[in-house]
Amino acid sequence: MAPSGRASIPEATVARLPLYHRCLLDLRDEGRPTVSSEQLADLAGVNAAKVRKDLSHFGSYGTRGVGYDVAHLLVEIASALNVDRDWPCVIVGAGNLGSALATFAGFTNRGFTVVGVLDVDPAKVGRPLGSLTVRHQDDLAELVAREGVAIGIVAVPPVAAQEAADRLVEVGITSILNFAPTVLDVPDHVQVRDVDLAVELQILAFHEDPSRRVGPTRTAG
Amino acid sequence: MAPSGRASIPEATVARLPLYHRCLLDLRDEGRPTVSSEQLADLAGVNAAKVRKDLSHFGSYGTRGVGYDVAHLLVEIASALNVDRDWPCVIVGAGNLGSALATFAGFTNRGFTVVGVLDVDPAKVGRPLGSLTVRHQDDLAELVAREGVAIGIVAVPPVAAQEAADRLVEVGITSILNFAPTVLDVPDHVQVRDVDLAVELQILAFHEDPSRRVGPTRTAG
DNA sequence: CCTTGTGAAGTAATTCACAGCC
DNA sequence: GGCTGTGAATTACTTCACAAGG
Repeated sequence: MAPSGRASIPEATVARLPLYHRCLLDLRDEGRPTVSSEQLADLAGVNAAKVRKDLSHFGSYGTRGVGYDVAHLLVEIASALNVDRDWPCVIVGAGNLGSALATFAGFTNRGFTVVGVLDVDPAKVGRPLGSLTVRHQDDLAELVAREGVAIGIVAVPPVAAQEAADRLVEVGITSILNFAPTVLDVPDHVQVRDVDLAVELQILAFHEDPSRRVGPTRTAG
Repeated sequence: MAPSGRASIPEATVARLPLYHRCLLDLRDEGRPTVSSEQLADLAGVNAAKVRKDLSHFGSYGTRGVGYDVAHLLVEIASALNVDRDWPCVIVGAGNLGSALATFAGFTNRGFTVVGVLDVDPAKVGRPLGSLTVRHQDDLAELVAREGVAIGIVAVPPVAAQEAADRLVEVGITSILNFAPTVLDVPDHVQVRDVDLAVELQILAFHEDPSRRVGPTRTAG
């Protein structure tokens, strides 16, 4: 699944690398030169053995008795994740969510820049959004080609999501982050990650005590 | 981990139940009376054996040769997920993301209602947001008690996230959906799910071809 | 027939526990 | 002494393959 040229890293590890990356950014900003697997585990909310195993998959950069060099590890992880460069992204859908994502701080130092927000609604086209201006979806091909965009973010209503994905695939996008509660049908060479907020809440609800009080509690007279 | 009174269901299955639930809602709306494991698997983007195994964990409701009764299965899954009722939720943080979440359609028929959006910024308090009005964070305890809220959504900047979580825990919230890129420190009886958009993008970037062209392609003169 | 439900087999991920190195 | 790196053990998850029921 991973592009050739890199040793294969388990998917479970890949999913945690961004977390370590985030923690290491914080450590670097605090000026910490090294970190032990135990400390990093605490920060990331996992256990130390897992951290060591995860990090061992792409070479051993730790020093026994000392720990890992924060700056070095950061470079290694960024490189493994392909975020030792900037990835331009486009957002399709300039509704509430799309707009929020477009102005979302916190992509920048983690490898991503939103280079365009598009919509089909003429009422939204031309509206300013942070440093960008909403563009018509017909500009997608030109924008993607010009900026070398590989990643698209789908933030349209569910009924329009497949159509949006088709357009993205058509113009050469190979990764899609999908916020619509829909399973997108895309070619094999295109990867999709879904973020469905209701799904997350339902998983929380599963673990909630079913007998939890609920609904307005009227103060009995 | 799951509340007593229900057979233990593997975590991997729990994570897929919401997906099946969503697909079944669509099937019901289309008027489909039954669905086979194969069809449901297609809709959910998983394989049929997995669907059958997952569904077998909370009783066998299928009919051999026919499939599963859509309406019945929907009830069973909703019940297993604890969403055969409505869960009131509060959102802390009325910035771009919090506002988008507050007005987000698609919670309602999946078991959740946003009953309040709070912020500490006096400039935001009082602002209308859909059918709600932004309230001051000091109103949290009263709101949670009155509406019987068990689930809180953290949509504040990272630096304020732990503080927001502390407040939520303080007033009795037991589930937190955290959009801040921070590992929250909460008591054992409180569960947290993290949604970090940069993490999702980084996982996509990992699988992207590192040699992918990137950045503005200037038309050579 | 078709489709479920499930043991058994296979695969992946986690955790243990300790040797080896600083 | 402290901490990494890793085989081995464990646990969890997935997939196969088929018997049994409608």
